[in-house]
Amino acid sequence: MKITIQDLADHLGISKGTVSRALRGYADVSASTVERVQQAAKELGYQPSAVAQGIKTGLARSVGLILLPKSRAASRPFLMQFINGISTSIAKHGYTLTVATAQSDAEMLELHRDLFVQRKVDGFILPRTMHNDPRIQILDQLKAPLVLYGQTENLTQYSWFDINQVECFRRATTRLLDFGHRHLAFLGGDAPLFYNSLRRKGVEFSIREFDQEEVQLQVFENITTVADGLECALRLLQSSQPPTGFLCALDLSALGVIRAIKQLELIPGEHVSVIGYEGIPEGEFSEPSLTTFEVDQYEAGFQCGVKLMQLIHEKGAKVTGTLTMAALLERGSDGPVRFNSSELATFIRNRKRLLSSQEKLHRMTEKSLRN
Amino acid sequence: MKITIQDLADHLGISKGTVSRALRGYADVSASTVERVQQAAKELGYQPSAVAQGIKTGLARSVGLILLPKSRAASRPFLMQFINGISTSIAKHGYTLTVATAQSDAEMLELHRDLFVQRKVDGFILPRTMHNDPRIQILDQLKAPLVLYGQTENLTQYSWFDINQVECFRRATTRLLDFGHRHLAFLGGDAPLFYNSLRRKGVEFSIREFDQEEVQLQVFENITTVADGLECALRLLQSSQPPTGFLCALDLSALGVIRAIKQLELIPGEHVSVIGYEGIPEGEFSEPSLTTFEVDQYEAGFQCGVKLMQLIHEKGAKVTGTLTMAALLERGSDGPVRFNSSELATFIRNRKRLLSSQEKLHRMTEKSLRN
DNA sequence: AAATTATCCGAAACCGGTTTTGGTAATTCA
DNA sequence: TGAATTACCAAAACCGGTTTCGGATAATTT
Repeated sequence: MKITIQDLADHLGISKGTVSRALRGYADVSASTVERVQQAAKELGYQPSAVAQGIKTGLARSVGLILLPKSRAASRPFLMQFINGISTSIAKHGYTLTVATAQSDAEMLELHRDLFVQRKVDGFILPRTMHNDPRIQILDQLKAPLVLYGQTENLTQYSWFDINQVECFRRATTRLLDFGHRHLAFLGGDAPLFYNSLRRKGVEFSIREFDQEEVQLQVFENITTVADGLECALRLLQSSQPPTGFLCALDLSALGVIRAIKQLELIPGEHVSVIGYEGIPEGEFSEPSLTTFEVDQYEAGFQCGVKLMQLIHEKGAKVTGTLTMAALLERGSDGPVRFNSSELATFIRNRKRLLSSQEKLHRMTEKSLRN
Repeated sequence: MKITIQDLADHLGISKGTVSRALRGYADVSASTVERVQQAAKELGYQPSAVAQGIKTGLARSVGLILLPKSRAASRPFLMQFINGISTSIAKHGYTLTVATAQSDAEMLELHRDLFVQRKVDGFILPRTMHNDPRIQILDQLKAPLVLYGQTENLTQYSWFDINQVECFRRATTRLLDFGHRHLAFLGGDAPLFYNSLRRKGVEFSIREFDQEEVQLQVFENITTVADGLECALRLLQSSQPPTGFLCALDLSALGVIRAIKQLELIPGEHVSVIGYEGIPEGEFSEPSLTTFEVDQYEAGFQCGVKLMQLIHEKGAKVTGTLTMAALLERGSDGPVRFNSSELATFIRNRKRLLSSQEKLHRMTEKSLRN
């Protein structure tokens, strides 16, 4: 059923070595033979077995990407486009993407080692880089080619691709400061992940730049879900010095902040400003829609794939790092400051009383209109 | 650097054939030798090359999943969890998932053939089944094991997994009918995909069951995006006989319908009801949140993986089909009918006049409250 | 004690390719 | 015309495993 190189050789009456050399473009095969072989290969639908090829060449023609389904909420949004980008770029080299799923951090490390030792993949793409990423240590020992999506320590030793997150958060912060906000909160994400320190750095950088003592910043970490953001913002807003602007490391937590604001019967973007990061689709459907940075995950995956192909194929290839920008989506969740922190605190405290009367009035007008 | 079976054999002073048999659990190796070999393998960190194994066994220990990034909007939401499910279930058999991306339908078919002929994968999972799916035809010729995620013609010949979408849409429709809605619209999705006819069938089934002539149903197809849903609903709602209930084959189009309703200054879930299908995260953040069926894509992927492993490993394994239910998420976008179709039409026509006066009043009360 | 049977393992074939080696025929050069 | 290249291809080795085959030794049976 399945046709091998020997079948093809027999059919042509030549040796399989010659068939192989003809197809691989060796010089010591006559042009006419090359022609005949290619023709016959096409007719019989011969394609060399990647498995058999790999045994001699030592290449599996596949790159690995290992996921943790555990952290579903955190990893879900960006991965699909990222995967598309990777597999599109490596397809040009006849490579495919091997996706495996680990159930724990330990298993994830094992999987990296196993996949490479078993020669199922020729290299790895590592998303969500951590501080002193243990994956890198293991792969270094094995001399496995790798590309980081994100930054980490000792960056000069590895190829990497990343968004300039420092700059993004610098801009976001400056934007809020320009809007007149003076009490800010930064809701950081997963503390062990490297991006977290970068985003925070961007915020702090902007504030230093602003050169004013009057700016107040509160910093939090491990605010990774909608629930986290909701809870954290509720607490902050009901404190005596509530922030009027929230800088969120993740869109998900930003969506939680918006919920908190609405839950306190305030208007996001008017009474309190929120800016997120990543550009997940939910942000478009939130009300108000979320001002955030839109990261092109497809492009990120594509570039990581390109870099990994270079490392694998061009011997002596130098490692390269690339930093790009994400576009700011100016939507509805931020705007000029209306109240300063103290005013906001008072407003929130008094809100409950006002609400009841407003409710009554509102119901009256609604009823009168309905007829 | 990389240790082979020959290295291990030399180290132990036995032949590589014996090492292989020891590790593969053959009976004709003494228990003590097996012990020694396993011990040494662990010490030296020996793992057989999957590539070299594959050449003799004929198995790549990988299953294929081929995507079309082109249809980004359509395929994005569900795939990540699906992928997690697949790779988790096949990991138990030492399998990995090979993901490739095709840029066109033609290329997608080629990719299926190539990946199997090149022995990069041992079988396929086919999501988004179509009518007379061309992928199936190609893979049938190659006798490639496959599992469908979704249904199609000649179902008895293949293993498949699917949600009982007929039942879902029957329930959704019955729910709207019970709410008193009598003018319904079904916004179908991609016409070539098999799911579309199933979901439509569910709607029609429910209406027939309801045994009333008074129910009006309008059917549309290829409403696959938010923009499609928005446009279609705007048109329908401004017609002389607007539907009061929308059944959407896709959450995305349902979100568009909600936008249309709000754009006409109506209240989704009160003046017009909308039910979607799939349970994408955006639906939770819409206002009102979207009533929809939540499909467990992880479980779907997991089951597809299990079925494919059976086909590949158990010789003479019978094909099996599985149908499960999705849970209805009763959220805010549907409810008891307030107006019938004619009343709704009138209401919408008169709305503009009312709006101006309401606006004025509303602004007044707002201002009075602000102090 | 001889014959038979199990047990265990080495040797070799094999899987489907790639790459090296070596030999023959055709060509070029002296 | 004979020698030296060159062009081309068959044969064989190799990659790292798996599997078959057969032989030596030990254990059992007669």
